[in-house]
Amino acid sequence: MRYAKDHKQETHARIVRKASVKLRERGAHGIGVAGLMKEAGLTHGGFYAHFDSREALVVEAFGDAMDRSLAVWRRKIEPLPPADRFRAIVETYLGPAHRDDSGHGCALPALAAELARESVKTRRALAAKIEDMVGLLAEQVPDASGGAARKQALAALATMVGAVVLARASGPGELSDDILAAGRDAVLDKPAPGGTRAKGPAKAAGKTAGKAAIKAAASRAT
Amino acid sequence: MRYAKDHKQETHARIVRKASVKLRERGAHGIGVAGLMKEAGLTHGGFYAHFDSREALVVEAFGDAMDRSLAVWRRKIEPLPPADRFRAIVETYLGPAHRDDSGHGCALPALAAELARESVKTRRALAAKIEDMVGLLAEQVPDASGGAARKQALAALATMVGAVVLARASGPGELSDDILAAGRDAVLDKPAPGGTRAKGPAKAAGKTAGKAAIKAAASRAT
DNA sequence: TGTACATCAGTGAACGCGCGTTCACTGATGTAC
DNA sequence: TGTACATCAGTGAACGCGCGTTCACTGATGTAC
Repeated sequence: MRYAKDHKQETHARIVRKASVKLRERGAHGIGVAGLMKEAGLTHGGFYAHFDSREALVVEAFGDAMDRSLAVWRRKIEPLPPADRFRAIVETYLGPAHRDDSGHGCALPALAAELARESVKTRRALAAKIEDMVGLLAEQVPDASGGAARKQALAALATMVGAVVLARASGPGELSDDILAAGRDAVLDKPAPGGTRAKGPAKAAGKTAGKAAIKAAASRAT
Repeated sequence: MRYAKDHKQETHARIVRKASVKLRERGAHGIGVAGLMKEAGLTHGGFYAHFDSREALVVEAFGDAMDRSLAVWRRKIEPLPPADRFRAIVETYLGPAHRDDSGHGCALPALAAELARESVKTRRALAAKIEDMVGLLAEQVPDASGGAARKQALAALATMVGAVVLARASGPGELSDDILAAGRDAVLDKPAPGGTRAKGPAKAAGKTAGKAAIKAAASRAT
């Protein structure tokens, strides 16, 4: 062999890795084959030795990004006490760093809406990755397991994805920060103490529920 | 005048209206100028008599879709008792009909992720429309007002948008339905009753939602 | 009143451009003898 | 050992195509005289 045995695999992986960043930054239609290959230090002609089509790379890059997110999260929460893990993920996900660096963030807010328009086959691949992420999240949900944990994980993921999409779309400004904060508190079931207007219980599932929620939040916070 | 005085305005409005449907269906990059004009029964050449650029139409169509959504919701909840209005919006938003007809649904799950990559000017226009929607939603939040209601509305919108994006992306299948259901229950403050075990009634009627929330919050606190 | 001209929403050919994809080729290096 | 050949990851020119945008024109109808 005139190349190391795994040379081609390494090149393939490099293309996917670089593409996953650029696609998350610019969107599923935001960069062409030539640009994606250039990112990997190659010319566009070799593309079809690695992928059946541009679309195939997009799907693979999406999956790669999801897998890497999962790995990063696992590594991040591993040293934490189990009770803090869910919160750690949510706070990172809904922090300004994640909002402001879509290229290295979760692939869902960046690409899911566009990929939702692709074939059923592609969407099935998406569904599998979403299921992986829900699984990881469900394992970290405090005080719940099984179907209840899964349900909380699904809702949390929906809130996180939606909040990041809206926070990015509403550009720089106060609204963007407010969206992240509201999502964070909603997922962590911790109404903002005092509320934005600093008057009365912020969460209003009913005045009495507000009190209960505050207590709940307070007890979990310690 | 060889045309009725408002003939051009009407044509303009028709282009915007038709475009707003097609763009929500196919995405901000999913249809070209010629296709958009054809939808309105025109040829592409006249496009630039109505819009400065394709991008300008996309932004206008987004705004139009948001305005129409607001109007539809207002009309829909108007006959309802105030206490039921928030629930009505959430259940419609997170129903299968909305998931399966993006062309006539909310523009946020359909377009926000793509528009988040546009200029600050465009994002400011998005932010204004998001703020309108949050305002409407905040008015309907039961048992809260001001900053607290706004915060709940922000979180609810994030959850709804994220759930619809993920439900569409995860294609036909059980996961898609589960995401909608989890989002619905989370927004309506009905987390898995019992908290830890996912047992008990899946739904609480509108007026008892407060109580359910108390129980849920209390059990999660332990 | 009739005729010439002005107006302007909409038409359709044409533009340059970048896209996804194909393909004959290169050149470094392994293998056969 | 040296030489000829085989392998194949990557190159770069070329393709047809559809895109956003421009522009000279059309044709229906209003206005001036």
